Amino acid sequence: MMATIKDVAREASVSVATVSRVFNDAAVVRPETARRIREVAASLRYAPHGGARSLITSRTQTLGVLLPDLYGEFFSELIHGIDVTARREGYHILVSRSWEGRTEIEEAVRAMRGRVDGLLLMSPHIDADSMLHVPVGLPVVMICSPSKGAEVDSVIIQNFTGARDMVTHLISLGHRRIAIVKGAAGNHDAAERLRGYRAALKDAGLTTDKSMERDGDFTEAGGYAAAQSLLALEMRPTAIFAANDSMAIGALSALREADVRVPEEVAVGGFDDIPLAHYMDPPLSSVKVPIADLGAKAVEILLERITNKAGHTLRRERVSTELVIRRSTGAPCAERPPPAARGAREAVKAAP
Amino acid sequence: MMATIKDVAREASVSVATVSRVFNDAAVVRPETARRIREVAASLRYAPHGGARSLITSRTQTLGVLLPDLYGEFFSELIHGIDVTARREGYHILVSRSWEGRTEIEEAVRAMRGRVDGLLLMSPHIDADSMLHVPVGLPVVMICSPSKGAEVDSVIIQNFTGARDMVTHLISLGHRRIAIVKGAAGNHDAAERLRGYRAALKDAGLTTDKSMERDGDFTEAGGYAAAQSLLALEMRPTAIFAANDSMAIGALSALREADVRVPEEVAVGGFDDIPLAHYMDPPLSSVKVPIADLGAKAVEILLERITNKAGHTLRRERVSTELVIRRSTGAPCAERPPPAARGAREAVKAAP
DNA sequence: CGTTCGGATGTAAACGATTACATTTTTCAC
DNA sequence: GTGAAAAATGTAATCGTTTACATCCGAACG
Repeated sequence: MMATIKDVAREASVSVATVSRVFNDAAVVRPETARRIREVAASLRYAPHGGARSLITSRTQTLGVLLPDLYGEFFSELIHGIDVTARREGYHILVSRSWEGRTEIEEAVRAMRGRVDGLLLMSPHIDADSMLHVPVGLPVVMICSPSKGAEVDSVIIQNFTGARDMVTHLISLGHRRIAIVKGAAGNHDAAERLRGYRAALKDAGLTTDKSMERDGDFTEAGGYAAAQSLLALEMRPTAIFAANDSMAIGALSALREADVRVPEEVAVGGFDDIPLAHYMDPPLSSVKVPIADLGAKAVEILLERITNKAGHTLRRERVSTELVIRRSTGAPCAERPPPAARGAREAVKAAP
Repeated sequence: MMATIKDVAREASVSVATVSRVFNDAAVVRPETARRIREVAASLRYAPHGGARSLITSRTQTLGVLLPDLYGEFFSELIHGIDVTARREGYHILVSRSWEGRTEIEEAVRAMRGRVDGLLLMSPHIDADSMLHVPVGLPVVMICSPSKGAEVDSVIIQNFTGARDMVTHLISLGHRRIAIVKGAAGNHDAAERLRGYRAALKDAGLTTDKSMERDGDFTEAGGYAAAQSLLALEMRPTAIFAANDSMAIGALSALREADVRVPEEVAVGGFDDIPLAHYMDPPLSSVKVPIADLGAKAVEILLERITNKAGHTLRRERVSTELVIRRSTGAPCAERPPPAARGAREAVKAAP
């Protein structure tokens, strides 16, 4: 039905080899001949068959991307970073989501055999780390996944440092009872952020208090519920650090509903710095994560592995975070200082 | 390097045909033999080569997805719907973004030749509709794209109805000067929502006023700027309908900064009903769009085309929207009525 | 004019699977 | 035990490319 290289060859009265040469500008073809072939190809709507090509060259020009079932800005940004970088290098991306257990991932990898040249794998669940030892027979780069001791390239977010910076910032503002709304249980990023939180407290000589550590799940609803339960405590925290912005937004909502003023009574900090953080009321302080860069860097490493297949050293890169201070942590807003002549209530509401 | 079907056949002392049969359970193979083959395959880490398989069967079990360069919840949800549905039917998805012009899309389609069985194409830019007439030689389903008169299957959002419902709701609340913050110029969804806005005004016997129609671009910043400029008018609107939630959120931020109370002084409505709408202050009324369903439906239609290649009739489905009323349009919040005993100021802030 | 050289093109063997058809083995009724 | 039918397995063509190697042809040289 669709034209093949043979059709083009026949129509242009040349051999398939010549046609192939024109499309891969591998060897010299007489300009006149090349022109004729291109014309015929265009009129026949010929496009080389990817499958056949990859069969013989054993290169697919495609990168497999295996992601957990995550939603929202993060996913979107990540794919964007991956796609742009991959395409710049002439690669496509084959995306698959919702892989949970080890067997499911193995199945996915299996199904990608012969369709991709390498794999980008994000598997933040800590239990899944056994999966690291699944030899896939393909270059792999792990994204934001536990990679303790495994022999895999990886890129991760500086969760620990980012969280520690945020909490240290809160401490420097005088807060002493600082709560955390944790990320999803078993999630690697969540665990690291918790570690950063604890480290900051410890560095400041404060004791960690389990009642200040609430479970969360990275959703607005989770943050909302956690904040409510924190407000019910006798000794309320004076600051809440949510392990991501969605939960921070849920928390803000709970505080507002309980008529607790932010940041006067309780300061709130998030993580990720999604675009919306800036537009919250009050604007949300957060830890900026360059998500697209994360994807881009993962692709770069993977392509390096694919091309220089000769063993290079293990790469384990981390993209660094940046503390973005806005009004929700009570500091004067760095981005847009509130007009001087305003009463207290207005100052609180000024945004963004 | 990687085991092929031949390796398995040799190792299991059978022919490649038998191995193939085991993996496709096409014909009966003696259980004993099958077991041995599976064992050998497992020990050799054999997985069939997708490229080779698709070459002979001329089916790739893959769907191509071509998207414009869009960010955020929408994209994420859409891919999710597509991926889940596709995988349930045993298909993979090959995703590509950032295609702008007609030539770029053609190039992308070309590159997908032999890698996909069909195409999901989203190209909301109105100019791009010429592109509809590019014969790609593959089944195609358009998503949220202008498809006037073209012979393509498509799925779209009921933008017109959704927008009209929202504006009608505002009118029913007594608003007479209702502004709109438009979506990106040249965008099909944006144009339809504008049409719905105008239709609602007309139906109510109100005149449309160009000064009430502001340009936007679907971003928070755009909504923020548009709201500011609307506030600068002598005859301020009493309600603002933003063509998506991001812009509505930007607008809320601008209103808050200008100390304009929502919904008392100005009501605000959005479109999309992203999860965050619920957590805004005040909670944002919006038009719920089942984005994942949109993707799912597109996949269903495409698969139908792929399998029943025998011509079926043109399908042009639309997913319906639903008005979600929250506090930003001033009606008593359906979801969580504010506690009775509260002063005016608190009532405004109650959330979500 | 016969070599030789090099550029342009053709020939045919892969690549790794599927599958129609051929062949072998098993089963079973008589 | 024999033969036929049924079941299991093997053989080889095929899909659409790429590419090493062979071939062809004209130009340049002695």
